[in-house]
Amino acid sequence: MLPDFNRLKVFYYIYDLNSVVAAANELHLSQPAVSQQLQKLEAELKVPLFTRLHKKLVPTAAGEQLFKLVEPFIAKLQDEITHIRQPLDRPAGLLRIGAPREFGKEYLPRFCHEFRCLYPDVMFKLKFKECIPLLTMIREGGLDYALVDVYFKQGELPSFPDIFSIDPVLKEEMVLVCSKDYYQKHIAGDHSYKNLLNKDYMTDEDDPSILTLWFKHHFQKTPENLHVVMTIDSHEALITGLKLGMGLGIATAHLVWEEIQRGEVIPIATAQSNMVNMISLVQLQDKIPTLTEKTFRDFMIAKMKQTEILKRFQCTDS
Amino acid sequence: MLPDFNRLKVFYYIYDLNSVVAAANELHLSQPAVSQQLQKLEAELKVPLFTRLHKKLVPTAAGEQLFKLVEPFIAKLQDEITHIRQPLDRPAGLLRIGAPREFGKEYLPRFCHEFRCLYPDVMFKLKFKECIPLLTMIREGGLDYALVDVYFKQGELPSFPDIFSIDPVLKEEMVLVCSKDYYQKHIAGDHSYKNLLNKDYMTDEDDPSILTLWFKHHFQKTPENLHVVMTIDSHEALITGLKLGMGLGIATAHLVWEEIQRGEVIPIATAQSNMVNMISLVQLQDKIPTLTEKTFRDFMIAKMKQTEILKRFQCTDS
DNA sequence: CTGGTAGCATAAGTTTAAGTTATCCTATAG
DNA sequence: CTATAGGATAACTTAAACTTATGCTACCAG
Repeated sequence: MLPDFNRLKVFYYIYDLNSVVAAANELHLSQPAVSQQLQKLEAELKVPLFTRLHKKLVPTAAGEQLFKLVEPFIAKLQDEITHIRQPLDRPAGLLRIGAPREFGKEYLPRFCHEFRCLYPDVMFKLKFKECIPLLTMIREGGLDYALVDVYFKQGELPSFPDIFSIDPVLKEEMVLVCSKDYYQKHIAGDHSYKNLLNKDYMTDEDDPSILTLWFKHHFQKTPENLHVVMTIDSHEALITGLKLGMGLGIATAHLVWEEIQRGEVIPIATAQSNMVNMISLVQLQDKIPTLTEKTFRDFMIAKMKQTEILKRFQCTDS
Repeated sequence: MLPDFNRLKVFYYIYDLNSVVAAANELHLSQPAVSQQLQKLEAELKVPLFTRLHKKLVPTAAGEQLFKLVEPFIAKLQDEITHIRQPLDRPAGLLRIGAPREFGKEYLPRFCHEFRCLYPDVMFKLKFKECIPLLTMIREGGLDYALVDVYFKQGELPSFPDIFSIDPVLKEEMVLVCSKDYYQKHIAGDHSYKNLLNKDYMTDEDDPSILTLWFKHHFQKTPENLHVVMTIDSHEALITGLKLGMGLGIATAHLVWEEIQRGEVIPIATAQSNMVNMISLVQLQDKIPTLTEKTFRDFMIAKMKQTEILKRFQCTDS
């Protein structure tokens, strides 16, 4: 059905340079090789592509059409192949990284930018999604790796076979908080399970189970009917609601750190230490990382250790 | 620089079908052949295109990019290659034909349409230009053949080597005419060289020499300073000027045939028979005509013989 | 737990076809 | 006129594409 592709390449050079000899030089081949390839292509297509005019080659209608078809592809290929081809000495090419929105939008662009200052040939494609969609994308080849909030350990993933490698990168502390006003009015120091049960709650739409998990973590009990007054699909908006005093909600500690320090937002502490959410770097188990992937992975982990806000939550065993 | 193109084709099928085995079937190759081609491509690009995941192949970033690059080309190629490929049993494909504007716009579209009724797979590309540009286009491969007003015989072409084959297709009679009014006022039956010398003339800008040629043909003398009152680059407009009585001008006989019959336009006859302009089919000497070209060429010549208006000017020796 | 199978990789051998050198042909330049 | 340039053709060599056979591993059915 389709013709021999290498012959199309040869044809392209012949047409472009209007000469078999020139094409042969360009392709580092001998002149007869090129001549024969052209003839074979013509035999394949059953149509002459050039009229042999003593010395010169003059394209026929078919030749003109074929060139118009092949030329843009070769031009594009020549332009973009260098971005695909991996040099061995330095990171380059496209990195496709997934992350939870709240984490990703805050830190990833910064890491990417700094990395690009060192290695300008690297391009990024960031995807901000939730855990399951990210894992699906990795499995289907849509991402090179992802930072994922994992509540499960390796081997525990629900519907996935054991195809991922999961490396904990940093801990996020998840705290139940509310505004100072709300605290004084409704909590007033009483952090008991019973007192907390009938308060107003806000929850993240993407991950409503975290509220239940918090109770399980701190009281070993799962509340039945929490009074959820607002469901949002943005962690930031949830924090805004918290600060305004709408009620209680789970927040990532480092995102409300400043407010807690200033006393504007009050965390509900219990005898238990804070609930911890592992952010892990997930990738395909068998994937042989390219130089670029490896370099950025190390860079990112190093940067996290440096970053002031993350330092407090950093993973010890990584 | 550029990778092996056939490997790109193999890669395309692997990615598209997400399977080496399926690609092998599609390409009518054995599974190891496909597997090896893929590995060689990856070695060439120095980047893995798929992550080997036990059973499945999962594309990497590079694989995804490469596919996005290759896929539209293959799709387009698959779509359009059939229009380029010449079937052996019937005319098909593109025909690029040149002609003088006046002749071409009148008859060529009709011929093309009728031809397409017989062979719907044929497409046309018509170019209406003057003699020299048409010959240049043929030489450079922009046209398959052209109908050309030739005043010269084979081998006499000014700046062109002997690369064209020129077949006379039909004769056009070129007549010097003016309106009835102008004739009665200024000519009044006196067709002598001397009388004609100081009249008003109109001439076609594209081919001003034809006036001189007319005099040479009829009187064996070349006039020095004819009084040219209007120069136009449209034969039709020239005829309009003639009819309005602006003066004398050379017209293609069949285009003013009706007017001559009705006596509205008067031809200046001399002892000499009318000057004849050969319309010839010109193509590259060495061009091996495709079935399509041959068929349309014969069709066109046959149609010309049938067409009423052309019948009178038809070439005897063709 | 144990074949059986599906999907891909690897190894080794065969064959195709791509490439090479050498020669020829013809138009054009000098 | 000879020299040269551009391409075609022929015959030979070699590289690489393709094949068969086999191995590996995950997954499924019994």
